[in-house]
Amino acid sequence: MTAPPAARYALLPPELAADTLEQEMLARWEAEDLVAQSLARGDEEFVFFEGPPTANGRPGIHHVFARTIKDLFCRHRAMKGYHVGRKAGWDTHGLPVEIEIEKQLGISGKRDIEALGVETFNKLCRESVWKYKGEWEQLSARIGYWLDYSDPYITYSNDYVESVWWALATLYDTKMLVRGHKILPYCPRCETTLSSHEVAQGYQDVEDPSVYLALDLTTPDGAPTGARILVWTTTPWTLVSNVALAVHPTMPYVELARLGRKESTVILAEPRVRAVLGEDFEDRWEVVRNWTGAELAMLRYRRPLDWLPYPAGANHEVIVVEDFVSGDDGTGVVHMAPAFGADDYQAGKRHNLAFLQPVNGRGEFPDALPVVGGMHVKKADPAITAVLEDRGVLWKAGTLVHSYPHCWRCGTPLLYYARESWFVSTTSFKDRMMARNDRVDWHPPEVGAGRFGEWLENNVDWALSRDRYWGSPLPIWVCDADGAHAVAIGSYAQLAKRTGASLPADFDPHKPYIDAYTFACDHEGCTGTMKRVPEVVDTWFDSGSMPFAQWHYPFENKAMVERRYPADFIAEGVDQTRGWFYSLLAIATGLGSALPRNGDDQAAPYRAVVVNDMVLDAQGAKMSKHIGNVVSPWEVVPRYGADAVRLFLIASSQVWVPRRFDESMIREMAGRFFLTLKNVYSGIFAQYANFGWSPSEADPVPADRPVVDRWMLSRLATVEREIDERLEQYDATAAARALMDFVVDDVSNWYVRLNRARFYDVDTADSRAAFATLHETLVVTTRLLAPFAPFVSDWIHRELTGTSVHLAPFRRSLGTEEESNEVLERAMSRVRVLAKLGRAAREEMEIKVRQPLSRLVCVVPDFTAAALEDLLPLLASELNVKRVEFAESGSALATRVGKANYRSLGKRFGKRTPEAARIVESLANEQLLAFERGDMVTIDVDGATYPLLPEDVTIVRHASGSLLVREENGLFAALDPTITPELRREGMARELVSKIQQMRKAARFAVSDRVRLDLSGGPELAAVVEEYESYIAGEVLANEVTLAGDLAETADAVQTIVLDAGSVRIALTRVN
RNA sequence: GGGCCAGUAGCUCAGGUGGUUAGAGCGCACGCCUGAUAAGCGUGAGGUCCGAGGUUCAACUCCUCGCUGGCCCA
Repeated sequence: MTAPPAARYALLPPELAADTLEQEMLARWEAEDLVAQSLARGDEEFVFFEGPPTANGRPGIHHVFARTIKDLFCRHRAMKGYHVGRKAGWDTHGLPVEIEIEKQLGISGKRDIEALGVETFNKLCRESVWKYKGEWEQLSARIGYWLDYSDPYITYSNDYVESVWWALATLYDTKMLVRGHKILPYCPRCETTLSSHEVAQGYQDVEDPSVYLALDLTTPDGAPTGARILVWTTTPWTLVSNVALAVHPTMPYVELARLGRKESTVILAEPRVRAVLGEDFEDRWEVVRNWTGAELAMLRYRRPLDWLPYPAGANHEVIVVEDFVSGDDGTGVVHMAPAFGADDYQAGKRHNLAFLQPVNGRGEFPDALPVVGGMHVKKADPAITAVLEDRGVLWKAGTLVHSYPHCWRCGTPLLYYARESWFVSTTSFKDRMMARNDRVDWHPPEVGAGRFGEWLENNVDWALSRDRYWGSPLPIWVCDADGAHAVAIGSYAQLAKRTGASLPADFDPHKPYIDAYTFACDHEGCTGTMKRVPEVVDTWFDSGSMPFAQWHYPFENKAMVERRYPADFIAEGVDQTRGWFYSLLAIATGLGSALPRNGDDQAAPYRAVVVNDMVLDAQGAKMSKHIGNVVSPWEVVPRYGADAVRLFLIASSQVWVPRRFDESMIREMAGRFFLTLKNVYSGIFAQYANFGWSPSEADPVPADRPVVDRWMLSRLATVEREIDERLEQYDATAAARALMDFVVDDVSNWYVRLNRARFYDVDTADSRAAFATLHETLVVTTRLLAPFAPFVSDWIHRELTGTSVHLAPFRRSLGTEEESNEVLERAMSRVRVLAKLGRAAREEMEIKVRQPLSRLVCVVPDFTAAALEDLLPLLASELNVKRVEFAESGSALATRVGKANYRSLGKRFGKRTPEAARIVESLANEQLLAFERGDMVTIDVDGATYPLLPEDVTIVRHASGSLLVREENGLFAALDPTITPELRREGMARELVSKIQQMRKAARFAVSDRVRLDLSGGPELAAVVEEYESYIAGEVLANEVTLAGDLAETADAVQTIVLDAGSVRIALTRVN
């Protein structure tokens, strides 16, 4: 072989850092505008929705995870010929943005914001959401997440807000956007509601009253039953608003009478009797009747305080059944004040209970109320307790220490208040949301059926409005003369029309500007002015509107939405279950036919969802800034390369289980794979192809290539199909693993290793076949790899083909000739097992592979010798044996043993299966031989005789005799350990070659240097040299081999080695 | 308190519809190879499949009850 000409295929230097290679690829993509090229391709749509991130926080490693998943499936579908739009978007409204500004300014709460001025505040919010926009874009680009940033949707833009208005007005006009109440945690000092996040920060242990009441039960028409029901509360002040009692539907309740006294009986939940009446209650009480919750619900009761009148038309003083009633505390009977508790409120809706809300914004009772008028509610507890005692309804009073939420700003105990709020009445179309959800292809399914399905099942109306500042304004105008006069404005044109003036060029729909737009009420005879309600909408409504709002639908781009709705695929973290996944579904279901292809017979708005779980730290702990274990993508991506990080995130476990981010695992998993791939490409393919091979007509067609090449191509076709199918099914992890195993195991460790010598030439048909086969294998492999590791796959693919992998087809269309050959693949896997068994046998005998042996005898149950014949030379070479034989039927080497098939026997023998199996396995060689020939064989089990059926037994042939045998799953490999003198000399020749090659290398000879070889040793050496001189000379490039007694003093390298036959001195002299 | 997920070798993970001897990679031990060479390959030792009951001829697998960890909700 001559020195290589100008390199056709660039090598990947092992020391080339992944970061360098990836930066190089990024520059090339940029120069070619490859993203745009990819976006311009494809006819049929594969619709992907990008969930908008908020750019006022830095992107973390978990964002890399989610974005890798999105990118991977989009790349796969794009390579399959679909048009995959990837419009970027930004979520820009909401409380997190406001809080960020509050922190920045060192202010807190609505009063501070009002003092600052809403105009200024919102201006700051608008600017702050872009704080990390650059970093988000850079990171997305760096990790190869292809997204179209040229025209992103921005939720605060006028167009976007107008689409949101359209959706809100559509819901309003169909009575799905309604006014109602919501129970919210409220600080009476700060006069503001708190978000759940704020509430979570403020729990404190406090001592509260613990009050038990005994209330008279009555029949439905008001007659006393003589029994009293026990009720427990820790907030006596809410008794003013009591309207009902709740009991559990299935919990047992008991009615007890005081022993020896004639007074009314008491009723409470059976599990609470000891806790309420005392461990020794049986000394004083006897059970007179058992009740169920349902029976109690037939009765009524008399409320403890009657200061407030009940409104007409609502239920009051009734007993209702509710699942939330617990048997763990209190009496199992819960006092209901719908104005002051979330459960109570919901129950109030369900049972049409009266609603009594006497408390003002500062947490005080109205002056007109007896006893407690003008008092703060918490301060009123003792006075109320005293009144209860006076009225004889107090059973007992004490105190209790428990954890209760307080305002994190001022420490005031929070009150749960009913606040007026705007709702999307999602409960009215809950069934339709569930039906759509059932059509969604969830990955994993349990998130759809479980977490999300359960949540939908317990759906409550979506509290949409927020008493905040930075958000899409709720486009509802209400008349100041009559609150019942209201209108939803669904477009800017409509607003202009109602106000009678066109909107200014710099129109901004946000607060405070929008609140200046008022117009006359058009109700007949009404002279009032329509003013906008003060609220903004939940930011989740913004992001859930993106399917149409990103296109300013229905004002523009109707055709675009027709084509790109609904989504075929979305992917986000599991934390979006109640966030984006829900808001998308709720809005789409509510809008119904206002959107195209959005009937209830659709899964819309998304057909398939891939949900990823969290990224934990290396120890399995949640990453948090507080602990300081947060992994920065900017640290790990340059260190290992985006390819490796991406592949690790996808392949380490299913994406929907939490994964540990352990850098040593990246090295272990992805590092090994990429190293192998690079070695195969650079170390074998490119290095030797550069001596003069490139694809041409001179390459044999696949059918004319050696069987091992045909096997390689068959495996390639199989893996190509498998990975494509996995990705079609959204199983990225299985696809990645299949690909990695293929490259490491089939390509590198089997095909390349066995065929290395074929690459040392570039001209023979055999070599051309090998190059062509490996070339095809690498081309297809890089295509399969492209969605996972877009950088190195593109680098190699460009070298191999001159084109970008990202514009290549993911899957070839194969002729029948090139399809998988299942029989060949199975045969090869048998051969590989036999090779493994043979190596184990050699290991046991301590005969190294260099020492040839005469024969391997094997048994392969499901193949005939003829069927394996083509592959046997591979086996002979791998195990260094002269020939491979099969232990045929009748051969003395074969002994038959029956293996019981429990599945078959179990059906017929039931309990006697173990015995039947034992009998089957004890059948003699001769019986099994006869059975193989078709003779009837019977077995006696438990005194009865049964015919043996073919499916009852697997006949396994053992090789036996003086050979060294290894077995696995019915495959046997037996080595003949005899080393004849001939074999011994051949082994010595190979040993010599090996040592001489090591000397050449140690002496730094070039691979192509010619040498003179002088050997001296005993007579056996002479015999070896005589027999194998040309072999040795050919292997070590010796022009001359001598057996001189005196070694040349001028030799470049001299060494004495010890062989079985004694010591041998070797001298090498370079001669060119 | 409720829902969902996970618990298999030292580590990270595979293990359709129950069925013969529970697998892989890494790590470890021993060895091979020396023209992929700051590479490559093999062999081997490692497991009460979280625990306790149950169903079954047969349970890592199905059922019940627990334990531990995680997420979400109350």
